[in-house]
Amino acid sequence: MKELFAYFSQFQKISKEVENEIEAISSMIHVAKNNILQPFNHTCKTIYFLKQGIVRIYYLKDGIDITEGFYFENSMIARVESLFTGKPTKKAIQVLQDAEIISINAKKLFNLYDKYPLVERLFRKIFEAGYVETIHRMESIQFHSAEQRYKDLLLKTDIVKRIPLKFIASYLGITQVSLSRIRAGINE
Amino acid sequence: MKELFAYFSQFQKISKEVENEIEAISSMIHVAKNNILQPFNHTCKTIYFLKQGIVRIYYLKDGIDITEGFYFENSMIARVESLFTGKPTKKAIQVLQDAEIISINAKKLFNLYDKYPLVERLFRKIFEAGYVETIHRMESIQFHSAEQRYKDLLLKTDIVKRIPLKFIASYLGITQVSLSRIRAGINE
DNA sequence: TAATTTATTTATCAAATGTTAAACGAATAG
DNA sequence: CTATTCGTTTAACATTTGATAAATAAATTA
Repeated sequence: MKELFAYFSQFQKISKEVENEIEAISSMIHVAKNNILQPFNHTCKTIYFLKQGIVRIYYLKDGIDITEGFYFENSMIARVESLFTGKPTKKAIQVLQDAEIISINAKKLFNLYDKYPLVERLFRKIFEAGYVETIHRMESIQFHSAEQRYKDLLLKTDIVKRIPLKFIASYLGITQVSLSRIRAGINE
Repeated sequence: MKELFAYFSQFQKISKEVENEIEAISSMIHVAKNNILQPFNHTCKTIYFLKQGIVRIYYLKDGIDITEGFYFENSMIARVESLFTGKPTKKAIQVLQDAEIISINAKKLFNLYDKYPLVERLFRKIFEAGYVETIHRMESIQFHSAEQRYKDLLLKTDIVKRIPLKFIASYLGITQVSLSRIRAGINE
């Protein structure tokens, strides 16, 4: 749990006691490449911390596979549109590279919110950061060309080297063919 | 403050005492059409509740005016990418239709979080709802055509009747000319 | 009301992206 | 190692959207 608590401490310091309480409602799981961590049409009852590996959240739009986001080492993963509303989500979570995951029971976590306001504060801050990231992502998709969005992605991470192109294309909001063409254009 | 507390109660019940504490750090303002409520390059220190009127959040991308979002009666307004990070934002808030606004001092509100965990919970839930909305907006912009996005907007609100077209165009991620063309195509 | 400004539409052409299909390359299973 | 599947590129053509400019229409101000 060391990595998880280190991650938490970026947002909010918590006591050893509270760490133990969180550990008590968490479990460690290993999921191999290509497996589904969470299926479609499921109500999100778990918050994940990705210690190792890569995962994506995706959904089907008219039968077409669309990647909503990628997640790497040391990040939290949740389908918040379900976690925060209690409604089922159309989105699934798939492991793209063998993953070591800490799984936190959301219901029990929310109970801890009552007992320890600092736990509520911690997760409030974590999700606020996620909110801000989503807003930045929307800005980029709202008024940058696909080529610009791809270049921005290249600068930000080495995502492209580690993830199949087809997943990246829908993440950028374009088709695979179009992304392939953009790449060909850049290498000239 | 009646409308504000009614709005709050959708998310979290709070006591009269807490209501009074919030009222004590709030003030009422009136802003006429076309005025700027908050300027560019300013660190967000206020959370607004819009009782009456319409406002938009917008920014300049390479000199072009882009509307990030519209807000109507009975909604909270904040530039969260600044409020949550403490960094200045490139975004401004403009009033599009004479507005009656309750202005809440963010710093004092955050102090209330310590004294009243339920206030923290209330605003956590409010911003979680905003997060979920932003995610849905991103889905729509990620893989729907501009025409589809416009039609979805028509179904969702009567926004189009009340707001200049040019603002709606950038909100949809397209140019005014393109939106005008799409409208012409629909009316056939 | 008339004059002026601002918003919207239309037209034309260019560029970006979508669609489909086929070719090529890389990874995987037997 | 070979066969097969899966991922990526290329090509051709269609469609959507962008850019610019000019024409209307609507709103605002004197």
